[in-house]
Amino acid sequence: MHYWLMKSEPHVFSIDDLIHSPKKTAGWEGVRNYQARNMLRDDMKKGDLVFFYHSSCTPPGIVGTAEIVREGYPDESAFDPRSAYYDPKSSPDNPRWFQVDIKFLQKFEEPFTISELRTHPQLSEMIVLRKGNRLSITPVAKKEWDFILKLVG
DNA sequence: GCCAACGTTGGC
DNA sequence: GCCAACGTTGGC
Repeated sequence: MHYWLMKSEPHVFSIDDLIHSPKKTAGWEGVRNYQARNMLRDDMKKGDLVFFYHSSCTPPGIVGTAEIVREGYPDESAFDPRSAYYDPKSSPDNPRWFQVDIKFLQKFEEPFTISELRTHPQLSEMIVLRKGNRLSITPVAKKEWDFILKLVG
């Protein structure tokens, strides 16, 4: 069992969008970064738990949790010329980009903001807090996961 | 809107 | 394979 943090800009796909998706489940499509792709394809397993993070908004922060319900499979948005995520170098025969499906678990009553995350020494190693971090998917340590959930109550 | 950080691209 | 230029991310 592993833990993850996944960033999304809420105007593109928010935790409320996830809640309103069929079966509260959605494909995490559109990742176009190799490091994140490798995690989607190789490391994220069914049953792994996810912090859903809103970025590029006010305030940025963790807004809830979700669960991996389908492991890595080709991201079909890369095959669609009409998609904003289209990548002609990816094909069904040789897919370059992958996605997982996540299912909504809970929404926090209040976002756990990045500024609050930074106030806790127990969370100072979180990758998402590192200066210059731009990865949209990052692993979370179990003790970080437990600590945050305990604070959320 | 700014800008630091970092990934990608492409000429050589 | 180097590296400058460029594009993107994302907090502030």
